[in-house]
Amino acid sequence: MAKSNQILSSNTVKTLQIIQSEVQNINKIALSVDCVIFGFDESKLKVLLIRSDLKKYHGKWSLLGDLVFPNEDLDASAYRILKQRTGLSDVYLEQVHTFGKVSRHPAGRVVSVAYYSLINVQHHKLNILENELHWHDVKSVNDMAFDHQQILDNCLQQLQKRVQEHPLGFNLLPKKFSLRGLQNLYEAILDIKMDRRNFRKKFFAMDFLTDINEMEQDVAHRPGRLYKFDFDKYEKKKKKMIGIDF
Amino acid sequence: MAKSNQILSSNTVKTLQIIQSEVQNINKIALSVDCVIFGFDESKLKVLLIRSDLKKYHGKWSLLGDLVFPNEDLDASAYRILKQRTGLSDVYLEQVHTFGKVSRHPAGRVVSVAYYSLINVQHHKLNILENELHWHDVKSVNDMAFDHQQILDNCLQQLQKRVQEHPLGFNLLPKKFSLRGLQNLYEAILDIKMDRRNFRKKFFAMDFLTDINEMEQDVAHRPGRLYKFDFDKYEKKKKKMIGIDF
DNA sequence: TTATTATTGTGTAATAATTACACATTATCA
DNA sequence: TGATAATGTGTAATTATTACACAATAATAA
Repeated sequence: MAKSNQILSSNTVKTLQIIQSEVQNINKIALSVDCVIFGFDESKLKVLLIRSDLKKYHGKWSLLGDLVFPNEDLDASAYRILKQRTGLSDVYLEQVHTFGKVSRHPAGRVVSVAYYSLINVQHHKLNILENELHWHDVKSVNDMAFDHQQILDNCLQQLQKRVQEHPLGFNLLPKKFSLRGLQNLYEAILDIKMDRRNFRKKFFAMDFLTDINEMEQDVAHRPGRLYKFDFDKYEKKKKKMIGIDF
Repeated sequence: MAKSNQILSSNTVKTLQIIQSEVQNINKIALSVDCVIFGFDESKLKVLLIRSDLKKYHGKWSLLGDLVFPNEDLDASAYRILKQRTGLSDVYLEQVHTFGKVSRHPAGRVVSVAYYSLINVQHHKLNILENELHWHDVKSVNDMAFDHQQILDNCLQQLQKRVQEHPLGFNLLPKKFSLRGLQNLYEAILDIKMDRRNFRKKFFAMDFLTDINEMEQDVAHRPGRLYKFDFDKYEKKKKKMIGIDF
């Protein structure tokens, strides 16, 4: 009974040719990638959005996305979009979820794979003005085009989870940062307040921070020490790591 | 420079018609779903596999999968496959990852969304013999068709992670089970040994188990008490739950 | 029927992790 | 130079996790 529906894995032996023609026939679904690009600035978690180009969603904001090319690996597609929009290669990028409701896109059946990326806003004064790109406070975004609000929420949740397992947050910070800056970041991502002393204790115990013997400049109070993240040490310890657990 | 590539989200306003035709043109990627169906039997974690129908992979085992229909929600597609193969609806099912390497399928470009499912082997004596379906010990599966080994490994990892956050395991057990049975399940999923007393303590503390005042039958030793999982209580507490943490 | 075996069922002490909390120090700004 | 606003630091209380041993029970074999 199920047989006629099963194209790729039925239990009769088929030649490649038969399957290829079946695949051509059924090929009515477009595949896209949407990128949730997180940044961090002014102690706020930000997300990079573009104005929707669809009449239906005129004036609404949407994620950066594009169709996947037929000869392009899925991950490569996400990297391409990121490169095009921010000029950045070599960034943290992670696949989160695939959204496949039949009616999610008004132009037809488009299934979209969501990725999120963490970038350092300092390194990125680029293509923003020329395109209709803007950084938005994550907390105040709502009413996006398509199902992009759902995708954003989903990616934020994933980020919140992952950042408690591994110190991804450093991808959002400048090379040199103060402990207060680091704590602001975690508070922004997780949307909670933390005890300053316990936070410092925890991070020093992890032993991924190198004190670079510099102080903050131009702050309106006693300057704090600056640190950098020791990626090498992290890579070595990564295997044994269970979590950060705020 | 990026403009010509961006179909769905460029920053010029397009009509639906224009986009629709673009979508038709680019539509060269087939979309499939592969299901990793986990079961539990004889104190072993099992996975349900089918013999590959492709000559290239003759004799190898593969996951249960099929193309997504053009008018079918993605999740619905996974439920359909599960229903076809096991007769079961109403099962735990979770999307894990989408695999999209250009060359992953010999019949052409097929991007596959992986789901895993947890089912109770007792309820499922069905279609197994007629099709070329078999339960395999998860630990001894290797050398699968396509990239299915990678998909399986990925889903197992995800299961291991999720089962430490929420008590999914009950989906794999019969309604009535002993604490030893429950512990065997967790040991099989996580591939570790646990202390019996601490395990019991933890589960009783969670307070999801109802003692049904029955004993095991036909065991060659002192019978243990039988319990059932209290799904209602779990649903109520779920919000506040952080994790199980073995 | 009785001894042996295998497994269930239970509690406590030691250790580790997390939380709560206060005061002196330092640079800036008025 | 005094007021302000933040940094930097330590300890005690609480909670969670781990390690560990012995009596009770039913089945099985003698």
